[in-house]
Amino acid sequence: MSRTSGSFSNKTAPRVAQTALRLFAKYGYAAVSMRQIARDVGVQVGALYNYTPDKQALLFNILLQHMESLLAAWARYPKRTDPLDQINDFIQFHLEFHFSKVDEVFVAYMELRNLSPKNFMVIEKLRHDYETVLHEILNAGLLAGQFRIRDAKIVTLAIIGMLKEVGTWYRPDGRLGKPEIISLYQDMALDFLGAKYAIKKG
Amino acid sequence: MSRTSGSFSNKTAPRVAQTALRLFAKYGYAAVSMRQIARDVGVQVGALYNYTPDKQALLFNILLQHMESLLAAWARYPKRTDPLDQINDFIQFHLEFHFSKVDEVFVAYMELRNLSPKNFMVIEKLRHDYETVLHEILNAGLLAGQFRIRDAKIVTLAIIGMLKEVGTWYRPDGRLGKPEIISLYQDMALDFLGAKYAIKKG
DNA sequence: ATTTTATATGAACGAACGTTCATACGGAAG
DNA sequence: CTTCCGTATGAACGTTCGTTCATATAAAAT
Repeated sequence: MSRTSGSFSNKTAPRVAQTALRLFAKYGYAAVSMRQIARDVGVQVGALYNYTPDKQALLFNILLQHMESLLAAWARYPKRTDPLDQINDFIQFHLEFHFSKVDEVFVAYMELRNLSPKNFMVIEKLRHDYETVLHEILNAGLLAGQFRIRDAKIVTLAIIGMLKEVGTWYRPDGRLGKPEIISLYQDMALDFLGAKYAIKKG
Repeated sequence: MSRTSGSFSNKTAPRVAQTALRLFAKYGYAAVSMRQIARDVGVQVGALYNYTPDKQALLFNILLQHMESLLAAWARYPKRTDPLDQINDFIQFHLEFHFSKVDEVFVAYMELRNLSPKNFMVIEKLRHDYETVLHEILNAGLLAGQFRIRDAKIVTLAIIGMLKEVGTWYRPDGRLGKPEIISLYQDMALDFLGAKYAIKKG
């Protein structure tokens, strides 16, 4: 009959978002109920609606904040001029960011289809903006004659794909540490672009 | 003793499986109801239970048959001896198979977590077996000194990753046709492995 | 023609769903 | 101390969920 002492909205609000994120990542948006979120937060289900208009907004805000913080972090990232350096930087940035946002990345990838059409368009644009970052680096390197690639668009997607895969197997206690993985993927990307050999010959 | 020819189940059974596959691919397992499947098949919901013990079995059978047919198709595929040829063959095989099984591939990837623990273990083993196919080709090429790679396991996952990404953007009416895509990915994989240069120098 | 049986119906089950709301509490402001 | 308001409760809304089952139907077997 009484509210638990010490539970304030400025504490509950982030807990709702974090719990939704964790549960969506683990079980999927459609498989998680508002009651399940409430239980994990430690409130009754009705209280959730002080913090979100509905379940859909919980998902949308997770994806929106994730994509915006990803793009903002890249915008802050120091840029070098050489496309080759930029590739290395992009891979390092991408992997480091994604190592620290495992749940967000997973949800952002898996739950696109559970967004309302309107919300989907917003997120899809941001996703495409991020893809464009890599695409433009490749185009610059292609123009400078540094990369040997047949189709910059396909290579963009291929690199995004191999980077995305990391999220499916990386474990903090796995065989390889973060720096080693970053180094391996930088190497692979350069092989990938024929860049190493272009340098050696140049 | 029992009727075999012309029975309705021979027609309805595959329709149930196909409809479940299509709807799971489009909306996700958790978001599709048995009533929705029944409506699309054209029967009442109770009739579905003549063809599946429950909803979970519909999902499991989709994934099981997909993985088994994938592995069986590879087992039938002609094998060449040179690891370089084998890489090219594997990429061609993988892409051609996956071009023709878009829904199955998508469901197999997205709905793993909606499998019961027991069912998950079965599918996960088959998925790992398939991954091993590529891993062993890489190991063979590494042993033969044909590939320049630092970590065969990571390269395996990276190649799987970039191939998987194709499923997210390929469209039959897209800019690139199937043969071009296959050729591009074969090229990328060889760049990837340093194989082209190894050959040129050898 | 009659029996058998595979297949379908349509209603029903309890449970869970997202969401709403009147109400009660408790800390902050006066 | 009293008032106010943000925050929580707990019950309730109508809907949908997966699944079951007695019953009906029609094709196959005899």
